[in-house]
Amino acid sequence: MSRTLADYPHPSIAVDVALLTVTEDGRLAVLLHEREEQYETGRWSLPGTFVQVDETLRVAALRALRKKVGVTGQEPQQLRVFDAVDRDDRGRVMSVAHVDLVPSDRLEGTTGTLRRVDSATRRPVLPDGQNGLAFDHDEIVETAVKWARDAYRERPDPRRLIGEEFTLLELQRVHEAVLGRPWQKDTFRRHMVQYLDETGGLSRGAVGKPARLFRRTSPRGEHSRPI
Amino acid sequence: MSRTLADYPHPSIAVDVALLTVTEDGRLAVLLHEREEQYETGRWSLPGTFVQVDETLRVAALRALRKKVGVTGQEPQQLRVFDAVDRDDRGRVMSVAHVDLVPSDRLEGTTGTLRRVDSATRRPVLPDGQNGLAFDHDEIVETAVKWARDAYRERPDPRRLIGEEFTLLELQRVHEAVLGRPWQKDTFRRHMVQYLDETGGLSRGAVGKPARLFRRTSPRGEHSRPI
DNA sequence: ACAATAGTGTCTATCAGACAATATCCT
DNA sequence: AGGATATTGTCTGATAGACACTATTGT
Repeated sequence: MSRTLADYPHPSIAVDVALLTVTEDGRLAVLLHEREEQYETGRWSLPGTFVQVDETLRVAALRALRKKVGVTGQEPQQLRVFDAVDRDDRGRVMSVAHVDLVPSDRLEGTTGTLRRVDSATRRPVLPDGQNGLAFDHDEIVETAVKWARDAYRERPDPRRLIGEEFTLLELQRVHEAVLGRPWQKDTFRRHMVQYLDETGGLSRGAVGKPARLFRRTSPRGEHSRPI
Repeated sequence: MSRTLADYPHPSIAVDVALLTVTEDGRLAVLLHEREEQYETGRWSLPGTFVQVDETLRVAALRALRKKVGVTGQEPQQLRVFDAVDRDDRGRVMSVAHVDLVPSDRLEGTTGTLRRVDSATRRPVLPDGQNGLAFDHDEIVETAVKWARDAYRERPDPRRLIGEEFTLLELQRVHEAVLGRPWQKDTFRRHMVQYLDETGGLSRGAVGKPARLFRRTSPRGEHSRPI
């Protein structure tokens, strides 16, 4: 009887998820999870978990979000594997870093505080890995922010941070939050209109000239699945 | 005595490497490895190996190249993790796909055939995953080619496919092979000169006006490490 | 002289970015 | 009317791509 693959010692594999969102005041924030006290440096970390033998990375990442910070139903994307031999003092653990970007109302209950989990918090992202997280999680957050900026550079709203219908100013606010810098309204408009359809409706109730409403262009049944 | 991490069943982790090169006739080719006969579909595959408990992905990838196809000393780059639960019928194996791009003389002996390993061959890359490889290796090759094209889009020769000194035409041939399409010489020149230093020398022996020789710009001690 | 290759001047089309004029609403 | 916001005309500068002319060699 020959030994099977799994009988040989091999690295454990984990996932860590940088769950980003846009706050009410228009900044990128990352969802953090408070670690046990036995670890000295970096009490805050990204939600993560070990990958079980029969699940995909996506499923493990969703499980980490659900168990550690009480969030469900996202679409985490792979960033890269962090594989330094000494990155985790519990043993030989490689981590597949993931990123997701969701509307902030998915992270909050009706009172404005986080739903089920006390040891979770939302914190604005600081530049250049100054977030002071455990392990190599500062680096993961940096990579995650780059990913989000790339995703929004050429498309109106790939992660559906706003609703079906929106004005160009509402869309611009989202882009400015993700990119971390302001847009000029006319430049932004000319960039985006090519990817948008007019609904025919107009915004109401606000002062000033009402804005046209737009929706995302649907090339081939966009309703089927999010990006 | 509590069980350690490694006592729990967890996926095995492998690396697969798409080693690309530019052939003498100016095309991209990938180095393949012939698999054992017991597998029915896709006898050719990318060189790969399981990651041992105390090594990094980079070390494992280099080991795969050395053992499976007899090539040493490259700098494999991570692409992404392939994690479908049923992707390998030997068990639960995730694979971290890698890419590398090296000069063709590193793959050949003096006779023009592959050095130490008989079960290895170099084959031109076909577009759109038509390479007929085992597992999900067609997809890996596709991703690898995209990576190579991105790497050469904005830099003269990030993987050092040609020597220290070269003419613009020699550099152009390399770019045309990687990108798979021709450049106009004047457009190419204006793209590239900003990243090059003139050596002062001229090409010799060929018919026509001698070309100036260039070398890669060295911003801060480029000699220390490749890319 | 002629063939062959290198290098450059210049034209066109496109695009990003910005300013500012005009349009249309609310109070 | 006056304030506020939306929309668009237009100008400028940068850039890619292409054509075609000039430059310099080997034969």
